[in-house]
Amino acid sequence: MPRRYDPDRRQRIIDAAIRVVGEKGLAGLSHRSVAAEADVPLGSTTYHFKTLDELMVAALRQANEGFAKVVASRGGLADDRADLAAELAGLMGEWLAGDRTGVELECELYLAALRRPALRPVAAEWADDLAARLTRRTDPRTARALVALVDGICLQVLLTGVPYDEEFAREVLARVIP
Amino acid sequence: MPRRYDPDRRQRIIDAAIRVVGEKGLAGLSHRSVAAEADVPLGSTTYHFKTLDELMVAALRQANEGFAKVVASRGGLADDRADLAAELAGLMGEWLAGDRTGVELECELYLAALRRPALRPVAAEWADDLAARLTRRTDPRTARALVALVDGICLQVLLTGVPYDEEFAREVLARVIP
DNA sequence: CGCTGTTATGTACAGCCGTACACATCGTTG
DNA sequence: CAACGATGTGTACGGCTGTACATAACAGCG
Repeated sequence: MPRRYDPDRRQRIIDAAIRVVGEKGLAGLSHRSVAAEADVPLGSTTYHFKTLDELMVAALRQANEGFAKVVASRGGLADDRADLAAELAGLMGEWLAGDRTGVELECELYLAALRRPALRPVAAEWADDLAARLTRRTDPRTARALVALVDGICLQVLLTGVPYDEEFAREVLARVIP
Repeated sequence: MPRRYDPDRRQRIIDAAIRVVGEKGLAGLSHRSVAAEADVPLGSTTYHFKTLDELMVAALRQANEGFAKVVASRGGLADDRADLAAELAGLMGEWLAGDRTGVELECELYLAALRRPALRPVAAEWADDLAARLTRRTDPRTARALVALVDGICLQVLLTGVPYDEEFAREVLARVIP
């Protein structure tokens, strides 16, 4: 069987990994399941990613860009005239709206960093990036608090299944901003 | 080989499961690993817990009591004269201090509810219980916000590895309380 | 005592897993 | 063109997994 030359095989494997985690959860991620999803032989996934951690890092890094895109599409929180709390709450609303498999995926990869040291820098990247954006509008201390509150609210929505209440989020976020 | 009669075999299995998750993470939890840790044959774990989800539910429920005990030992947040934000911040400090394997364990089981519906009610129990305690001191809306912030701060500490800053937590929690 | 249902035990099965490795094939460079 | 390193492929191995099940030992009760 002739091998097919595939210049962006690596990228297709990452995409497949994201689909697998979205459908079967992080526990369902394996070299084999990814290979099947990407329609490539097993040896191909092990070649491009020696270890599963490597693959997870790549997937998490790419998943993070999902949130970054939502941020960017809303002006990157850069508008000094807009209400920061309202912007953040709107951001979360847009992110949490519609298909939640993407959100659950990002969260699951993000939370997996708790036990997988390899993922920790990538997760920290996400939090630091958001904090840095917020620091342009408020002090670092408040920025850190806002990130924590955003994390907590997202967690509650995803964990308990209650619908996202944007008005609640906006009002509570506003309390944190001095 | 004579079987040994063990009236609280079930409890010992749960304890062993908690130790396993603490040491090897949730991914390392299996009927076999628990059986080895509890020093019981494989058939015993499968008898008392038909499925792994059952075992996780029991473990999470027991782990939750770890936090509940910290709450109780500090008066259960019931002292109306004390500063609520300071009490909460102190609570988190005591919980996060010292050996963190217990905390990581609780968090990991808690967060696993994201993908395992069986764990969701137990996780919701934890959040609702804390919210109910707080509602005796403030309005339900604020209580929900405080729970979210507590979750978020704990997550940041565990995920990024920065040491817990009790003064920061107290001040930020106070901002949320109207 | 004898009977019954519960609890305990060992073993076996089929399946998935990560990893390693030899081999084929490609693009590229000398 | 030739040679080389990077990339793609198939297969095999040992280990771990959940689950099922037949058998044995128990506690409690009539």
